[in-house]
Amino acid sequence: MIYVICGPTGSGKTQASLQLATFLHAPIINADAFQIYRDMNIGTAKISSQNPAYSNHYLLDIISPDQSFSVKEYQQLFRQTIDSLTKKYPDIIVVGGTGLYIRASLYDYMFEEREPDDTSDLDNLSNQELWDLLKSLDEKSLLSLHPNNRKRVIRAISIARTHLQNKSENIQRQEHKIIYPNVSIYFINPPREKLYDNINKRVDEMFNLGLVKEVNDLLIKYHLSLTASQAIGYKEVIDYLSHKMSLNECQELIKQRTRNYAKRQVTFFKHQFNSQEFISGDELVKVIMEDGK
RNA sequence: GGUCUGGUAGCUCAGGCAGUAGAGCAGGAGACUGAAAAUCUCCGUGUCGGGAGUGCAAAUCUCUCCUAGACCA
Repeated sequence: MIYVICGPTGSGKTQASLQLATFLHAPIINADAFQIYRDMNIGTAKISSQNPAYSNHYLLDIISPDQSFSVKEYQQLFRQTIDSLTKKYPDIIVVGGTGLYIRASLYDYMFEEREPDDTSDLDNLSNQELWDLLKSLDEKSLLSLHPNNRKRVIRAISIARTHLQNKSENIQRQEHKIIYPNVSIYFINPPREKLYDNINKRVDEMFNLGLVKEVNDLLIKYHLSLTASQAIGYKEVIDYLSHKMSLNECQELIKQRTRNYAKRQVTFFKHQFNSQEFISGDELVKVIMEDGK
């Protein structure tokens, strides 16, 4: 049985996963795009390596912050990990807040081997020009895109010109089903006010634990990759360290962006998965334990 | 005490040659198949500080009061 625990940041996923892991004697697979990175601990609210449960975790601290990372790689690692763990454990727990990673891993998303494609020739085109270009290469993909979403439009163009199948063909080829048997998805969705309150407190806590020092050390040790440098809590502290804002402004900005992010997560989980919804991690744990008896 | 400048959406402010208002942010709703802690879409009625006056008509002009700030005494 695969137990997937998802929810916005600050909803109590980690705590719930630890309790469940003890109860089920199950390993935990991380499904968080930034806990993947080594040396990014405080800002990603990662479980401490001092915690005895740490060794029970997979896909945690596996990438260096100077490396880029993407769904395709995550999907690959996830499937390998599941394959090897199912040989030893009847139950596996998956926890994380990165909806796309979870979806791409659970469902039959297919990513071809990537051909090197330099898209810099597209940078100077207007949204309309990009839209027209994509229309000539993969008209169907237009249906699921918006002309202003340049990043996605460029991606679709790139797929069409370097892959055997364009994006819409690739998606059409899929069955849109979960490829593993016995998957249960649990969604922790606390009341908005409670969630935002947790987030605010958690950000303050991160600073008390030494977030500024962590970021400083990180900058000395690595040249952050494009993906790693997008982490909320890190990019803002970097701006603070280069005197672009005050400490207080930095803290407030992190809270703000984390709240905005949490809201987007809720939207994703609410609509992209068939899940059982819970108001808190405790509720979730209680229900699973009762079912397990 | 005097002079001046403000008081407009939760916040910061536009507008204001009179015809009952609009942006950004916040907030809400949503999309999502190789950057996803990313990227993108949609949603703005609020005693225009209170009162009075002049107008067919005032947030917009006049007077007065309240209030914030700056400057002068």
